Amino acid sequence: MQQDNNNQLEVNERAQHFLKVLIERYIREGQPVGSRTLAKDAGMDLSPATIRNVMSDLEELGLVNSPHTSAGRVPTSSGYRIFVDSLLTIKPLELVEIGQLESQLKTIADPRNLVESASTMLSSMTHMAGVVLMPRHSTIAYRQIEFLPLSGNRVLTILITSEGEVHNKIIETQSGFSPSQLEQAANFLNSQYSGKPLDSIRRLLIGDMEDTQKQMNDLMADAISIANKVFDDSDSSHGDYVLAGQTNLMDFDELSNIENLRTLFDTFAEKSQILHLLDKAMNAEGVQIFIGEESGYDTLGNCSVVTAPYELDNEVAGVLGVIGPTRMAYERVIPIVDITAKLLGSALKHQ
Amino acid sequence: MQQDNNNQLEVNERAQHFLKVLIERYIREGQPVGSRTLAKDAGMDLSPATIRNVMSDLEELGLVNSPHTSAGRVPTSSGYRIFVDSLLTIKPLELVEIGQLESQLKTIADPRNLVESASTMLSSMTHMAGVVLMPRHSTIAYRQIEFLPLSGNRVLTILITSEGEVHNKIIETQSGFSPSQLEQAANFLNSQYSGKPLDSIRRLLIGDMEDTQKQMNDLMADAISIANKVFDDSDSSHGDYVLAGQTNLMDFDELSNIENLRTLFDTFAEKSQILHLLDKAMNAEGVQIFIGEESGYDTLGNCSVVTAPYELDNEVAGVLGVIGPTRMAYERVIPIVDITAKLLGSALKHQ
DNA sequence: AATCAGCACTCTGAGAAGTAGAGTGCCAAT
DNA sequence: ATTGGCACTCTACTTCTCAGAGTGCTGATT
Repeated sequence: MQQDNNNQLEVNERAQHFLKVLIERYIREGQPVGSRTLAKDAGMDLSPATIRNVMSDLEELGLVNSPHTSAGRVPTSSGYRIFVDSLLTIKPLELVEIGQLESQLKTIADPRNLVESASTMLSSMTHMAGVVLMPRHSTIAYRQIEFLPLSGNRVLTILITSEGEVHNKIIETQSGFSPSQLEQAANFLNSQYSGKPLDSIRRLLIGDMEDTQKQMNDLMADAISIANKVFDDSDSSHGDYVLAGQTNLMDFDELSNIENLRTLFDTFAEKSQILHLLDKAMNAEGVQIFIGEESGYDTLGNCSVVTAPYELDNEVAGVLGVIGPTRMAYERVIPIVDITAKLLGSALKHQ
Repeated sequence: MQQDNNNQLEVNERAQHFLKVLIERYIREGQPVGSRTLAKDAGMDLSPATIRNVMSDLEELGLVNSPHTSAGRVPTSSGYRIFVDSLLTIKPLELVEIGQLESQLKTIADPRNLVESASTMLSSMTHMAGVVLMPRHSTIAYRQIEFLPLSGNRVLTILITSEGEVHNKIIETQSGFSPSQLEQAANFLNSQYSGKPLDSIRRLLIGDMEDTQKQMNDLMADAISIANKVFDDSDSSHGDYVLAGQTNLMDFDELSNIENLRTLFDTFAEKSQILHLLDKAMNAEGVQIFIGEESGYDTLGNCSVVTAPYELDNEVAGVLGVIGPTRMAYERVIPIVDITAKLLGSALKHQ
C-alpha cells in the first residue's frame, strides 16, 4: 500500500524511528551508518537485513543517501528537514547555564557590546560561528541632530536616536555654512522632528520640502536639504551584523576543504547574502532552521543556519543565530539559540 | 680567506647574484630551485657543478635551505632578509596606476571610509591581505562633548575631536542628573578644554580634580567626574585597524593547510598581536618588512608583513601594509605599500 | 685556484597491485 | 514480514616499483 506512494509524508512510524536513530548516530559519529550498526542502535531487535529494506525505502524517498555502493547511509537535506521538524527531541539547557549567560549579559550597558557578547556566546557555546543582527525596531525615533562645520563645505553631522545610538556622517554641502547657520538649522530640525519615528523622517522631509519652497524660507530650506543628505542612506548602519568565531568552522572536516571555506568566508565578508538570509528569518516566529541549499545560497552548501528573532518592547528588533555544518547537534544548538535570543532581548530592554 | 669567515656579510658578489636569481625564481615558480635551472637563469655561463659549490656555501651561511637531499634550494628568512635589504630591484608603479588609485581615494570624505578603501586597495592590488591602522596624531584635540540622559543613571556621552571623529560611549553615573545639569556640565567642560590636545586631557582632568575639590563647586566636580569616566579608556577606539581580503591568503599553497590558516585568522580576529606589530612599524622610517618569524609572532610563521607609516600634517598618523606569504613579489608589493601610504596621507589631509 | 664532467647516491611522487573490511542487494526459507 | 546466506562492490590502506630530479664528491682540465 505504501510502497509506491509518492507522498513524502507516507513514512511509517517505524521508518521514521530508524531515520531518527540514523541521523542521531550520524551527527554523533560523522560516519555513514550501516545496517548492522543501526540494527543495534535502534534497539528493536531486528536483523540487519530488515533494516536494509527499510533503508532502501528511505533512500527512494530521498531522505538518506549512500556515498557509494558499500558505504552506510547518510541523511540528505530532506532527511534532516523531517528530523528537525518532527523527530527531534530537544533537551533544554540547565538552569545554571542560563543563569550564567544571563549574568554575563546583564553587566553590559552598551548595545553594541551586548550584541558582540551575544555573538561570542553563541559561537563559544556551539563551537560554530555566531551571528547577531544589530537591533532595530520601529519605535526607534529621531531625537536630536548636530552639525559641525569642517573645512571646505564639509559638515560633520551627528544623529542621535531615542535609543541612544549615535550615527555620524560627513556630508558635503553645496555652499558653505557658518557655524551659527548650522546651529539654527539643527535647532529647526530638532524642533520639527524630534520624537518622530526614524523610518518616517525621509517621507516627512520630502513633504516638507515642497511646503517650504512655497514659503521661501531660506533657513528652513537649507536645513531640510542638509537633512536630506543625512538621511540619504543613514540606514546603511542598520542592517549590519556581528559575526564571531568564524574560524571555528575550519575545524569541521566536512567544510575543511579550502575552496568551500574560501567561498564561505567571502560570503561572510560580503555581508549582503547573510543579511538577506537573516532578514528572512526575522519575520519568522521562533527558532528557524535553514538546512543546506534550503537557504537559497549555494555558498552555504553543506551548512545549516539556526536562527531566532529577538524582541525588544514586544516587537521584533533583530535576529541572531549560528552557522555551522549541516551535521550539527541540533538538539543542543536550538535551545542555545532560543535562549540567547530571549536573553539578548531582555538585556537590551532593561536600559 | 673567506671560506670560514663567520661574518654573514662575507658573501661575495657572485654568490649574492646567484642568491638574487634564486630567490627571484623561487618567488615566481614556488618550487625549490636546482643547480641546472639556476645555471641557465643566472646567465653567467657556468656549469651546474660550479653553481652547486656556491649553493653549498650559501647553505652554510644559512641563506638557503634544502627541503630534502635531492631537492633544489629554497631561501631562508635570512636569505630573504639580504634579498630585500640589498639585492632587490624595485620597479616603480606606472604613473597611470598611481593616478587611478589617487582618484579613487579623492572622492571619499569620511576618514573611516578612506581607511577601508585603502585597505581594500592594498588587498586587491597585491592579492594578499591589506591592513590599515586607524589614523591618530598628536595634533588631534578635544573639540566638544555632549551628554544625553538615558534611563536610570545612564548617560550617553558623545565626544567630538577636532578632526571630526565622533566617539560615543554610555556611562553609568553614581547619581542621576537632570538634563539641564548635564548640559551645564558639558558647557563647563567645553569651555574648559576645547582645543586642548586629546592626549593631555586625562592629565588636566586629574589636576583640575584637586583644584575643584578645594573650591567645592558641585557642578564642576560632577562635570569632571563624568568626564573622567568618558576618558577612562576612550582611547580604546584608537588602536583599531581595518583588514581586507584575508581570504586571499587561502589561495597560497604554502599557507593553505587548515591549521596554519586557523591560527592566522584567529590572530587577525584577536587584533592585539597585529596591533603590536603595527605599532612597531609605525615608528620606522618608510617601508618596513618583517619576514617570517622576524615579526616575533610565530602565528605569522611563513608570512611576511610589509608596512609603511602614513603621515598627516607632517606627522606620522598611522601605518598600513599587507600581509602575505614570505614568498611574495616584494619588488611589486613594496612600491604599492609605499604609494598607498602617501596617497592615504594626502587624502586624509585635504579635508 | 677555479671550473667542470662524470658518477654514485638519495629522496620524492606517482602509479600499480593486492588485500582486508564494510556494506549492500537479492533470494529463498521461515 | 522477517531473516540468514551469499555474491558482489567499493574504499582505504599498504607495499612495491620506478622514473626523475638533484646532490656531493672526485679527479681531470685550464
